[in-house]
Amino acid sequence: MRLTSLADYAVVMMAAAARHGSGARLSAAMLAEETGVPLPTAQKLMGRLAGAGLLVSARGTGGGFELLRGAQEISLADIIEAVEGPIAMTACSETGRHDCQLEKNCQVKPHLSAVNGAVRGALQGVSLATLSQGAVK
Amino acid sequence: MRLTSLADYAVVMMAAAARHGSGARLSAAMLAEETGVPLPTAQKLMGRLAGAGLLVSARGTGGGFELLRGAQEISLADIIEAVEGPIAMTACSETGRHDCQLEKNCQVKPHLSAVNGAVRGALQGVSLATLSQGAVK
DNA sequence: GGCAATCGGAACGAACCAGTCCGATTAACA
DNA sequence: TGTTAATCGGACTGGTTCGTTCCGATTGCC
Repeated sequence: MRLTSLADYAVVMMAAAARHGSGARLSAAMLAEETGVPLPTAQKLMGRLAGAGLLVSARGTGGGFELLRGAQEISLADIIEAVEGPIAMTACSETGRHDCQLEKNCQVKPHLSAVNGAVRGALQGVSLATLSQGAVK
Repeated sequence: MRLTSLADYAVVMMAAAARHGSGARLSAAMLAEETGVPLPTAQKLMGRLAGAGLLVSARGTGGGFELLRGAQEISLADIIEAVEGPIAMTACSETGRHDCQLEKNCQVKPHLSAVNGAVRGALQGVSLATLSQGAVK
């Protein structure tokens, strides 16, 4: 019931990126210095976020990343899913997975999807725009 | 953004216990067979749930566990916290922890407590009574 | 007083996460 | 046009946590 550190870092970095506006070119090194996230880790995260379609990447000199959507269009759930994979409280919530030995006569499963939706809804309700409006120290 | 297997098992076992009523004496072996959870794991979970105050334990022959509160009084959040520890999305949400190097000028932190509360609220809104009313196969 | 049954804590193995490093690709410059 | 420099992208290693199992401590029954 906790975010991984990587997801945590990703949120911080995306918020920093959003403060630069949606048209700005940002390098991993730049955001790393700005947020305090170690550079190699930042690179890894940016790549993963780009792979999920939240950022577009440009290689070579002067390259970097750019927000693909507006800050208002990106939710906390999007960022977390990009880094951690699909938000599913239990293994049986993931479609296509049927590893759970208890599944055949599990009395709880029918209710879990509702719980899942509630948690996911809470995360989707928070946009990146809200997060980036942090009280500037 | 996922429960550990132990927490998952704990929910299933507590739901099974609730179906027996709040006054029933239940051994770990009994619930293990009923739910399909491996016995040693079930023992460990019952112990942890008892330590959190959700169950009372009785040792010796004919001993076992008993629900301390009614099923209506126990929420999903209670069970998860008993097994996984406090529900805190990020390390900085836990009181007394200040390990995060980004903390001093983190622009996101002020919003995270709100997110934390929303997720926790979603879990507290689901009572054990609801879960145990599973559609009987 | 001995026996059986049950809880409680300690130890082991495996999987995942976090972090680091090096190669591939691209644009800018001479 | 060749070279250089800067950046992304994927592969690898170490550490931590999770999950499981086993054995000892305690209690009630015969």
